Order: sequence, then structure tokens, then C-alpha cells
Amino acid sequence: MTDPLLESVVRANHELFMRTGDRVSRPLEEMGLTLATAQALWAIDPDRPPPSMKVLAGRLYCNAPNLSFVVNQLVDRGLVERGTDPADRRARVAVLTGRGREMRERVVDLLLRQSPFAECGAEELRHLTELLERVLDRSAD
Amino acid sequence: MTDPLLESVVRANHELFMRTGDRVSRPLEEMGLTLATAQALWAIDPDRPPPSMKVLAGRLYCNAPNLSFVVNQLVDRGLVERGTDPADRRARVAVLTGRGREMRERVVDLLLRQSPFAECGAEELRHLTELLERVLDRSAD
DNA sequence: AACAGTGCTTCGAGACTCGAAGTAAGTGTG
DNA sequence: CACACTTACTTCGAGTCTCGAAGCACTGTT
Repeated sequence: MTDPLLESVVRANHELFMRTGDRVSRPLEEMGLTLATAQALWAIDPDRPPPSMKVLAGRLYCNAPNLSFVVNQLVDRGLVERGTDPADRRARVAVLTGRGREMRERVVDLLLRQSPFAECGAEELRHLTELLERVLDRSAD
Repeated sequence: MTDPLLESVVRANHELFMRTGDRVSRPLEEMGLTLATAQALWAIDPDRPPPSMKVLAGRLYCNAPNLSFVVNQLVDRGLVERGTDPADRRARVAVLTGRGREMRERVVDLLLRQSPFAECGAEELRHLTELLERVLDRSAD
């Protein structure tokens, strides 16, 4: 009853993710980051309005206390500042500092270069994007 | 210099993995498992010779002390037993118990059913398998 | 028999995660 | 307006996960 094709896809997806994380952990450590803080940094796009804690927690699939902890790490490192959303003064937003933007760029660059997907050709990447985005859309909550 | 296609593929890979983990954590908890123990269980294929600690650590991208810890959890739950490899008596192997085999089957079934890939058709799955396996092979260490 | 190397475990410290409880700010109802 | 209710976030405490250092057991080599 278990589909071998489904199993191999899920396993490959898992494997690719773990392999990237493995390759990246040392360089991140040298930048003073952990995997958790790096992912949080990645989730804050400087070209978009700064996300609230709630939005950020959703993107990272973690809960509020956990996110508070991770954002504190980033604040302690001078990469992020907390602000208040003027439209809803309950909400705190995460804003990248100058060093934060710089560090985020290095992190994204590292993650992409170390990913096994980095060795794909343009044609493969177009193909993969199309397939994976479709799967994501279909499973949207 | 950052390829938007590469970025979307890496992001999708990350997203699909995290979404599966998120959906699966509650049911696993009800089975008395965590994500770490479930992945370890998945990594022990009962139809193949029982893996040594070293092999298992490689599959899970963790180091030896960490694997010892996780295997202890499985032993405490009666799902795994430690054995000694007769060919090299330094090496310990992880062997599934009867309950372990049963639990592993439930875990794999859960992971596959909850994965966003579960909604793919056979054609998509064939396509994805081919692409992802190629990427994996190319980045083999 | 000594010795260096390998596989694993234990230990201790740090990082991560989460539920429960508390604070501040918005919302709705009378 | 006052009141209860909800929402967004933080703090706290406990449990889980991860890893480097140190130590034990076995192997292969000289």
C-alpha cells in the first residue's frame, strides 16, 4: 500500500534538505550564526514590509515563544531590531539592521551555493521550480 | 548574482520538508515518538542488514554521541535492540524488535500520507523522482 | 606484546522547543 | 464609557536535541 515512487520522492526531499544543512553548519558557526538564526534571517526579506512575530513564526513553522527566543538571538547580534506596527500597536515587527541586511545576503548566498541544487542547469531548475511550486500550491492551508 | 530559480527551488525544498514535519509532530507524539526518533526508525530498513551506529549516524547527518542518545530512546521504548557485529566486535548494530518493525511501518505510512507530495499523480511522481535522484547522485560525497 | 587507529558510549554544556502564565493592546457589547 | 473578550507577544520553566572532550573496547600492525 506504500507507493515506492512517493517514498523515494519524500526521502530525496528529506535527504537534500539535511545534506544542505550539514554542509552549511560550519560556515554559519564561523559567522556567529546557528541554523535556526540563519533561517530566521532568511525569512526576513528586506524588500518587503517587515513581518510581525506571528507572520515570522508561521513562515518558520515554530510557535510564538520559540520565535521570541530566536529573534532575541538576532537582536543580541545586532542584526535585527524590534519595532511596533503603527497599524496594530500590539504587534512587534522584525526589522533588519544594516549589518542584518549584509549578513542575510551572505547567508542566502551560502545556502544557495552549498545546496545540491546549485549544480543544476537552467533547464532542470525551471522544471523543478514548476513541479515543486505546484505541489506547494496544492497543499496550501 | 543570486539565481531566482535556484532560490525558489531551495526554498520550496525547505518549505516542503518543514510543512511535513509540522503536520506530523502531533500524531508522532501520540505514538510516543519525536521527530528525531521517528527519522531514526525510518532509517532502519528491516529488509536490509542491520546498520551499525556509524552508518546510521551518516544516514541521519548526526554525530556519534547524538546517535547514541537517539538509539537509547528507541531502546527504552522497546523498538530497537543493540547487537554486536560478529565481523567487527567493536561495532554495535541497531536491530528492530517486533514492535519496532510494526511502529516503523506506521511511521513511514504517516510520513508519506502527510507529505504534500502525497497529492501528486503518478506521472508527477515519476518526473520528480527522476529529477531529484539525479540531483542527489550528482552531489554524492 | 606494544601501539596507533576505529567504533561507540558517557558526560557536561549549550542550543532549541514548547506549554503555561502574564502583560499590553485592540474589539465588541451593553 | 465600562466591561468582558480576544489577540500579539514575552517570560519562565521543563524537556529535548546536539555536540566536543574524554574514556572504554576491539582491531590491525609492527
